[in-house]
Amino acid sequence: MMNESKAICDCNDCVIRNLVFAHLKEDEFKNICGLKIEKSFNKGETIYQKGQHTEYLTYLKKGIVKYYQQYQDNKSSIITISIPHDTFALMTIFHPESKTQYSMAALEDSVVCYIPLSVIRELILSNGNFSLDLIQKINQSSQQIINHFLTLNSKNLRGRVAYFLLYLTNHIYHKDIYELPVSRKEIAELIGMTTENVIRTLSEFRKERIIKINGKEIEIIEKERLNKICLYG
Amino acid sequence: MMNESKAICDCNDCVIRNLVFAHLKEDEFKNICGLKIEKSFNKGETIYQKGQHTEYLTYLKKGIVKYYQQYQDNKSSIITISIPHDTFALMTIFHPESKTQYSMAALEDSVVCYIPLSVIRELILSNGNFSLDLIQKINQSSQQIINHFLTLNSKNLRGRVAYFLLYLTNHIYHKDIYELPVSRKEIAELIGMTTENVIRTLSEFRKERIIKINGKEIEIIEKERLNKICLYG
DNA sequence: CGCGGCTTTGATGTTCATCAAGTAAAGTGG
DNA sequence: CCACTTTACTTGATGAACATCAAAGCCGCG
Repeated sequence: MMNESKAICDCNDCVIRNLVFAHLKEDEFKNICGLKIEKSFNKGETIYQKGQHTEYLTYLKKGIVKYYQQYQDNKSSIITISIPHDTFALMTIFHPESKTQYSMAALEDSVVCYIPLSVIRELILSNGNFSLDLIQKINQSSQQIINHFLTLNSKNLRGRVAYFLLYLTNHIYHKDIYELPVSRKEIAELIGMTTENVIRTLSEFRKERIIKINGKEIEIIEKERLNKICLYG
Repeated sequence: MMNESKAICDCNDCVIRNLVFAHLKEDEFKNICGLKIEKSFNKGETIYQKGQHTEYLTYLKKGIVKYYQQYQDNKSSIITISIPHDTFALMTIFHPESKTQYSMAALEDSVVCYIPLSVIRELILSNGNFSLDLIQKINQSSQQIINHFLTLNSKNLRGRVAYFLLYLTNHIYHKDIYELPVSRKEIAELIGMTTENVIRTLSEFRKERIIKINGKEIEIIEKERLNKICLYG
């Protein structure tokens, strides 16, 4: 199910290096490269489950994932959908008992980089610029998540679906036509409504010629109207 | 309106010292003490407004505050209600333009400690244990906030009000009888419902003899039933 | 082929927001 | 200190938004 590689270090354009670890010295970075493990996950695979013990910082290198909370009776809430160098607030680091607080799963084929927590801890202790940068990233992504919740809570169903579609367009895919990385049910779990109403609302948008739908494929035709629905909905 | 003191350093039992700054050396700590400014705010006063520029880390030393988002037309959402050494995720640090992301106001008479960001930055750069501790605190409090949102979103009105009352009992006051630090309107802004329905639900609880209400004073009589309403609501 | 999960649409009911109207409390100015 | 205004609180009535229930088609998979 899971491909594991500890191959030649191809991290020169790794987002970690370029973004978070920009302040690492060459030897510090080589050190990480030697210790890291990369794993590939297929679309749909679980990367880790909530409550799982871990001694690694889990970093998304490629792909799209969801972070989510699972409840009893098979229900879930999706906290956020992210691409690489996106979500630092939910990285599995520094929980007192080293337990993951949420679950993580691949929405598209993804590559995850595992770095031993001991290494990260050592870096924080020894490299102040790294710490500073990391703290900024964590803050920034916490605020993004909080803003998601605030935004969604203030909108009606049409507004929420519009927000979600625009999120994919503007933040994830950067184009107006894309394949949904999630099921209708997962959209519902992300924006806090029922599956039926997600479908109904998407159908409305289709009938109003704001979007085209072909299975998982979405094309946004009238972005301006969608913006207005998002804003005023 | 605002009392400012730069008086004798009484930080020996300061929460910052004991919790976040536990790893500071004596001279590092003295340095901070010399540079910090303390201000008192009366109940109801705004501590800062969203978008305001700041060069200080704002740290709640005493009292109870709300962090909130303001919208146009006088509407708000309260993100969280906190006591000292509680909310690190929303501390005004390290935003690229040094702007506060949310607003902060005193719900009871409070004391806030201002430490120049430059000092904190310097500490992060030079003191790894401090950085590590700070990152852990930030992570922990982001997760608390995210869990708030997830919890509230999964509950009906009765469940939310029960959750709020129990939050005050268990987290803020640690007793079953207390004065509400907020108006009914603010409760509504925190748990995402209308003021009228907050009042209605509180009245219901009163009629069902789960709580006693006397203006702002709340007494929880049947904690177990409240727990069940919170859990299953 | 048949089963289970995902999708879709319609009908129904419940929850909750909105509107309205009145009382109590708290601040404001003379 | 008292009239005055404003803000907070409260209750009831109504309607809209949304969840739930039901049924059927679709698709992938063993």
